[in-house]
Amino acid sequence: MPKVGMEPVRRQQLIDATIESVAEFGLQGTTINSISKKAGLSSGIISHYFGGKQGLIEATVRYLLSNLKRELIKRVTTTTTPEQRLIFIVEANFARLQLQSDTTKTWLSFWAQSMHDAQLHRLQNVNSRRLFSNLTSSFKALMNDADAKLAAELCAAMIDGLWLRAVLSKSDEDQFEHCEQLAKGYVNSLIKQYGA
Amino acid sequence: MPKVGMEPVRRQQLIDATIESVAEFGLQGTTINSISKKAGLSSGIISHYFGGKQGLIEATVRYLLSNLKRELIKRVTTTTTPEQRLIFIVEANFARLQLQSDTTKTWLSFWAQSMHDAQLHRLQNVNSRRLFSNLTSSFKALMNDADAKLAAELCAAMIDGLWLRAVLSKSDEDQFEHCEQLAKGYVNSLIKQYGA
DNA sequence: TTTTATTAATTGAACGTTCAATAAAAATAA
DNA sequence: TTATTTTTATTGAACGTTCAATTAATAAAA
Repeated sequence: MPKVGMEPVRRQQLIDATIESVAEFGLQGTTINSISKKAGLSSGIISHYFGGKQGLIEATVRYLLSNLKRELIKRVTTTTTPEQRLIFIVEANFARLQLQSDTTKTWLSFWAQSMHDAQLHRLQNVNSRRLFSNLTSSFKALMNDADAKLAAELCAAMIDGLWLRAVLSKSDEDQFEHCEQLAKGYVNSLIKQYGA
Repeated sequence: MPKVGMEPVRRQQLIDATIESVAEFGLQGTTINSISKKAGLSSGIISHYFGGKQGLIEATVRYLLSNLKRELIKRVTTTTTPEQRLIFIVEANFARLQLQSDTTKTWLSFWAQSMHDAQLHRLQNVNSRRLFSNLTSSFKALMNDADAKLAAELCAAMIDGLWLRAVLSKSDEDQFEHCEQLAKGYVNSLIKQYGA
């Protein structure tokens, strides 16, 4: 069975299986058995590659966060206008769904757990502050600094709020699309309201 | 030790202890031992009064939801104007904090778990729809029906989003107050934007 | 004494971790 | 090439722990 160079493959398999398991069973219901079964591997392999269950959980969060970051970078170029950039930020945040329908539930589980896990809280804060600072720098190109900070705070809350309500009500993809449009509409209304 | 008529007292003790335990340890880390220890009672008493751990968890969610409902009713009278009523809705939702600082973290835990627990999901949906319908009926007094529904959807998302971000960043009470003001300001801007 | 209220002890299932064993692949030697 | 050794990858059973639930015992009140 063993082939060399399996490490990156196995790591990704286990991370994918973790996302699936947390989406299906929740973080409470996720065990090393539920993960390894979904990955088609043995339970021992988790400790081998990630030191233990907690290590795998953290690696999975890191993977989701880096994916979100990549989604945004993928869209933005040097010629992107501030207005476009704001729309891309909205799209990248709602794309948390598109990649895998599973990931939405998984995000929520990790958010809740971050209240009781220092390491997860640190990771979650990095992400939250990045959203805020991305929004702020874009709004600053369109209005004064104080208004830009306010707009960014409101916009970040609107994005997270729309997304949260869509997840909690177990919305289908159409309803998610609808929420994404509402978020984009709100960005435009903020620009009109405060824009120079 | 045994006195008669202890049932309502014990039930409330155990519910309070559950809120404390979930706030401190999370839903994952909350056990019948952590609850009964906080309540100063034995673990067996939980099965006696609530049938088991799950029954106590559900009773606790019901208690939090009915509290939220009561907060709103407490504020609203027959002479309340639609504008005032909207402000009261915001206040009632942010008062999820004020009663006990613990409850915020507890809410988040229950929200996450509702993705994987049909009974909790039903309870959570009742609450979510009540917020939406309260907002809608108030906005309808100030604008046409279609705009009112849109305003209610945006407003509900803004309230939840501001609240969520405040909880996740482990904000102090001042920051919560700041978010409550932002939510009220947003209500007013919606009235101005769509108002007849 | 009977009923109510509560505890303390116990059970068995489920969990994460560890680790000795194994199998295949790669490297080396003949 | 063929045989031997070493390394890498993986398994799954065993272990100790933790948990929710149950049970029997106990204490107070009626």
